[in-house]
Amino acid sequence: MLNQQTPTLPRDCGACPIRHRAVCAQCEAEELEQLDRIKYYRNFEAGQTIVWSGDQMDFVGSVVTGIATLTQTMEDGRTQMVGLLLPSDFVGRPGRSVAAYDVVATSDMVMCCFRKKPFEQLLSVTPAVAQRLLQMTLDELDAAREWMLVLGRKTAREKIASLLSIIGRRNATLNLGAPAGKMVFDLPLTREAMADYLGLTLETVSRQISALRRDGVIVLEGKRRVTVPDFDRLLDEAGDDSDGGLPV
Amino acid sequence: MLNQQTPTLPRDCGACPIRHRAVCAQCEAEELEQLDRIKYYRNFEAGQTIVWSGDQMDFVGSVVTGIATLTQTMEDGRTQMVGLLLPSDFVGRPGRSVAAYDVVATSDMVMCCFRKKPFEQLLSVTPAVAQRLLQMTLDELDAAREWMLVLGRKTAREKIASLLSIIGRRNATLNLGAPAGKMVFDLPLTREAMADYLGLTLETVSRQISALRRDGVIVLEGKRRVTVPDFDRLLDEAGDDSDGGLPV
DNA sequence: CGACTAGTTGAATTGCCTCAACATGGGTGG
DNA sequence: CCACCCATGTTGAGGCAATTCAACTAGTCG
Repeated sequence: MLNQQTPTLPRDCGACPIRHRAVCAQCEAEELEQLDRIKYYRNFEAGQTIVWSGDQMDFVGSVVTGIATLTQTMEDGRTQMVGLLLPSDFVGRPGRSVAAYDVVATSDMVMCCFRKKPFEQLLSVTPAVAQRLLQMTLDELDAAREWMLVLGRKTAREKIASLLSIIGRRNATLNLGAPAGKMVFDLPLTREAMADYLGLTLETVSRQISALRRDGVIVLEGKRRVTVPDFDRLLDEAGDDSDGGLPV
Repeated sequence: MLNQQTPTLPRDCGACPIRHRAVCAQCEAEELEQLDRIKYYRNFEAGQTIVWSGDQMDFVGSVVTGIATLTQTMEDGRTQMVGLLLPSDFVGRPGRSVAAYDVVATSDMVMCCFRKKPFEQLLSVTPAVAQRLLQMTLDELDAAREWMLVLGRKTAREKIASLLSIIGRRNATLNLGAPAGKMVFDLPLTREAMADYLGLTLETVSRQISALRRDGVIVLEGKRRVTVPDFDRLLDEAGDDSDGGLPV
């Protein structure tokens, strides 16, 4: 089950697809070289657990391609997703040796890893990395707070619309410019994963997606491919004021 | 309504009650002097709004005494608290000129403020401040994620128990050592503010507090003073495994 | 062709919300 | 000093949104 062959990996930072969005974004040539010296790539398969909460974690790193989730689980099995890691997102926490959450690869993934000790060393020496990491952490904190509003105060329909608009927006900013008019993307999550993200049951997720389809807010091809005919309509359903949202 | 007289303010960082927990915690004498040069104190009264979401915010700072809240509000009035700011917590975001949340003083407060521009300048020069700010932001991110589990997956009773255990724990670590056995503290929030924190209505908060009292998990004197006879029992009610929780 | 996973849909249940009445306590003005 | 007000909190009754339990469909892999 674990023996997919390693595909060709990026080797050169210059050709790296996340070069100007990841923790290394603000590095000059020399700093980049320092990072390059301690980096190594790791592949993970869809479904594979990267770290278990409570386990030793001796590396940090960036998602290069693919998607991972951060989840918390209670003793009785209730689970809540607390982070969705897309390409360029940072994994792990400098200054902590034990993972606080389960990290699971949702799709096949490539990560650019750094052994923790040397990375921490580097943090205290090269301000460019530390500054970028602070920026990214502040952005994640904002995203987490946005989600607290979703979890605490929105209805099931609004939650689904919020999730779709977030995914749509990140997709749009990644590919083209600003999100507008028509929009097509694939859901990177199962119904169950969406439920864990939104604090719902998978049945409720399924019902609300069906409802949004019935009402013409979205169009589905198969289970995963979503078309949004009118993005403003979706934002409206999410309960967001049309300009607002995450500065992702 | 706004004319309470300014009480005696701390002036010297050496005597500051949050000296070794705030953003200045890791500063040496010289760095402290630099901070000292750009700092000023501000007082706020209970109930006063410090900044409105969307407003210009030209300072950042630390809570010295008192309590403030960070809240988000939807157009129809639904509100969600996304942060509870206690002494030593940091307010504001370097690199952003506009407030993302309403900041409201819940009690009378003293803040140690820095004009944003000079502070940002200082951030890029003195690593001690930047490093400490990163640490604090990572801690807040962890706290936010803990709350995502509370908001998304816990029952009303568990939510109340979680809030009480957090407040109790922060209180204990502030005063003595580890939280244990019996414990007494004052609730710093109204029922409504608790509801906004927990994604509940104030009636449900009131009912669940009454239920916990009836069941002997807590004892109340008046509306605000809480005694917890057995902290482990409270953690149990919160659905936390007895060791876990925030590394606050 | 089963067997398994992911997703959809229905019916019954329930936990929390809504609406409403009442209780308490601190502050103010007559 | 009492009467009154207003903010805060408590409690009850009924309704509803989301959950729970369950049956069924569609697609995939050996």
